[in-house]
Parts: sequence; C-alpha cells; structure tokens
Amino acid sequence: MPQSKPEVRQSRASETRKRTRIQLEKEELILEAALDVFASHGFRGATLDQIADQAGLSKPNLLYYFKNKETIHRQLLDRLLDNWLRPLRELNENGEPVSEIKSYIRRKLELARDYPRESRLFANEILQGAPRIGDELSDLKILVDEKAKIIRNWSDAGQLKKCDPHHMFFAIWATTQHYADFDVQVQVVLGGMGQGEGRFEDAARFLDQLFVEGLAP
Amino acid sequence: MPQSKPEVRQSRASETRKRTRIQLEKEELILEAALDVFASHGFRGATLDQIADQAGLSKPNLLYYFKNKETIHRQLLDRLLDNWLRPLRELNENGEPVSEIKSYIRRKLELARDYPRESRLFANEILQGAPRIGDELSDLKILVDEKAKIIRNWSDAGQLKKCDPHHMFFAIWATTQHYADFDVQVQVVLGGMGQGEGRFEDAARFLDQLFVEGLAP
DNA sequence: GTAATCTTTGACCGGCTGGTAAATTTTTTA
DNA sequence: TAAAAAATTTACCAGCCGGTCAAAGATTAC
Repeated sequence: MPQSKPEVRQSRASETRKRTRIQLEKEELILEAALDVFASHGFRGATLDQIADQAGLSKPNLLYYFKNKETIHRQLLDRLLDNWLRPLRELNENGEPVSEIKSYIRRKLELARDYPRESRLFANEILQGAPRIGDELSDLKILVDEKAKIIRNWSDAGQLKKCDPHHMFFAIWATTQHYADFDVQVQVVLGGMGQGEGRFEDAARFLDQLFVEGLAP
Repeated sequence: MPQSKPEVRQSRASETRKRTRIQLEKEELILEAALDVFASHGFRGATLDQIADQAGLSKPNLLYYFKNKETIHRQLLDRLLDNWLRPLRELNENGEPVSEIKSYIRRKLELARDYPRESRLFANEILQGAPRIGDELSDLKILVDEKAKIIRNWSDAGQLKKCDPHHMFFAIWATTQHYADFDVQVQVVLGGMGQGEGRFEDAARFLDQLFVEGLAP
C-alpha cells in the first residue's frame, strides 16, 4: 500500500530543516516588519502587503518564508510571551518581599519602555478576545497561581499587607503596560512635561511609592 | 450666475433636519451593532457587512443612515468620550480628598463593569495611535491639567501624600479599565475564583486599599 | 562548470471591502 | 386615497485581500 503523498511543499523556509543564512536573515526582517504592522493595526487590520512593503519584499517572497498571515502572527506572540513573563518567573520566593515586588514593577516598566510594540501586539490580541492565543493563557494562569501563593505566604507571615495577590498582579500589569499601550494618550496628557524618556522615571517613582506604601506592612 | 448645485443627497438620515421615528430607532440599532464590532476588531478589522449583519440590515440600508464607516466610528467615539470623562469632571475640589479619589476610582470601575465595549472601543483607538480621535485628546489634556492642579493643592495642604498627579490619574485609568480591556486574561487568570461580577467587588476592595494606603497622608 | 537547490518575481485568482445607482416598497402627509 | 417622502432592496463596481503558480534568477554543492 504505497502512500502517494502529494508532497506539497509550500514555504520551504518554515520546514524543520536546517535554515540557510538568507532564511534566518529574511525571517528576522519579516518578523520585525510584521511586529510594526500588527502592533499598530491588530491582526485583521494588518495586511500582508503592508508587511511585505515594510520589509522591502514582494508579497509572494514573504509567503515563501511564512506560509500565511496567521503563522507570522503566531510566531510573534510565542516569542513575545516568553520574554514577557520572564520578570514574573524571576519573582523570588526567598527574596525580601517589598524589594522583590519593587524590582518586578521596575522590570515590567522597562519592558514597556523598551518593547512597546510587543506590549501593543499583546494588548491587541487580548483586547480582541485572544482568539489566536487563548490556549497559551492557561500557562499564564499556572504561573500566576504559583506566584500568587508566594505573595499570600508573605502576607500571612506579616511581611506584606493583606491583599488579593491576583488583583495585585493585575494592578502591576495595568499600570506598567499602560505606558506602552496608551502611549499616545500619555504623551498628549503630559504635554511638554514628560518629554523623552523622563516620563518613565517619573512613572517609576510614582509606582514605587504607590505600591510600597500600599503594600508594605 | 445661478449655482447649479448637484444637490447630492446621500444618506438623508444624517442630515441636520428633524429625524423620523424610524431614523432614530435604526440609528440606535446601528450604533449598538457597530459598538460590538468595532470594540472587538478595531476600526480596520471591522467590516460594514459585519455591522449590517449584526444590526439585521442590508449594507446599503445601513449606508442610508450613515454616509460611511468612519462616520459611525466617529459618532461612537464622540458619544463615548462624554460619558467616559464625566467621573473626572465630577471630582470635587471642595470635597474630602481621600473620599473624592475613592469615589472617582469606584465610578471608573463601574464604567468598566457596565460599559466594557465602550472601554475597548476607546482602547483600540488609542492603541492604534488615535488616528481618528487625536484632536479630542487635547480637550482631555485641559481637563486633566485642571484636575491635576486640585490634586496638587491637596498634596500641598498635607491632605494627601506628595505624588505626581498625572501619573496618579494614569494609574487609576489603567487599573480600572484593565478589567474591561483585558477581560479575557482576567477571567482566565482568576479561573473559577472571580466568577460573575464578584471580581469587580474584589477589584474595588483591592484598589481602595492600594490607593488609600498609597495616597493618604 | 554544471547540476541541484534556494530565492525572487510577475501574473494571476476568487472572495471580500467600502461604497453607489436606481428601482421598488413602505410610511407619512394632505 | 393619492401623492409625496422615506425606507429598503437588488444589482453592481473598482480596488484590495490573502494566497497560488510557474517560471526565471541567484547560490551552493560537487
């Protein structure tokens, strides 16, 4: 019974075989361009022509490296999640509670400052109901539950005020990512005041105060 | 020199003349449907066919009431901004500082609970660079600056901790709107815990504590 | 150097998109 | 009740969308 596979081989570059130099370069180029476009228009609002344009490639050439729009988007999200959750993974059970939380906030704020497009890509996806990332969110839940337990232990030991750990995480995510996701609004409201990256230092100061006074026992 | 205006009259319903019963009804129906669609796909991701479908109308019929896609979107945003900023307008200079801020937070959280689609519509617009609302944001700045002055006076009078008022507002916006904009994520992370509307009460408790301890002198 | 492989291109496709024109049906007005 | 106005529908359009195909051009391996 010989299987006659049609051996359809679209977009070879995405096969699991070893990649050539050009493949690695172009894939990076495309992902970079796609990040720009997806972050500022959302999945449905972004077009392959835009991405190809931004990357300086023709559309068919782009599709030689990624078999379709969704694959590009998915890969960006996968890559993102890993970096995005690192600060939370690094929250150390054995550290000093308040300074652990302070440095978690600091790191999240640095991500918002240094990787605003990634933040917006994620925000777009969640905002629109996470239709293409829903599954990965359960991993997030596991991680958060684990870290929430640490917070609760600190609370119980009197090293932190009593508070709902999950909502504490929400508050930290919201306040830090706000500076990336709502950047336009922040800039308008601050006007000339927080020009350049100064606003991130002001934000860091404010958030430090808010959470330390709000959470330290 | 008689001007021979072509008298192009598309979408009569949107003229400034008195509206019929049917016009009022259908316009409302369309805006309601459009809110759904725009909130979950953003401007570019939303299609007129989707909106017409959701409203139970044919596309040309929809365009009889609104002359194009942008008009619908614009009207939703205009309507929204008014309601959205009301809590801030109500922040009362002569009230007791901490309770004023507490009730501001409470009201913003209620908006997030009761009008999540409006929150997402706004979030989508800002996230994508506010290309269709940029101008109105300057009104926001004026309002915020005015209210920031009140906060600063309270701080100076020792009725509140010293803090940057603008960043305080950002923190309040971020934390409250987070429950509407990132609802999917919140629900996944809370799992069975904050089912129904219980999560909003938990959130209110947490945010009250955070901001009161963080800001009360 | 040449054959095999990898990369790029141009031409194309069916379906969707925002939007229009005109004819028809329904409602209001007198 | 009949004419005028308002509302709806059908048919349509040009341009864009994600994606395919086959052939040509560039690299690499031997």
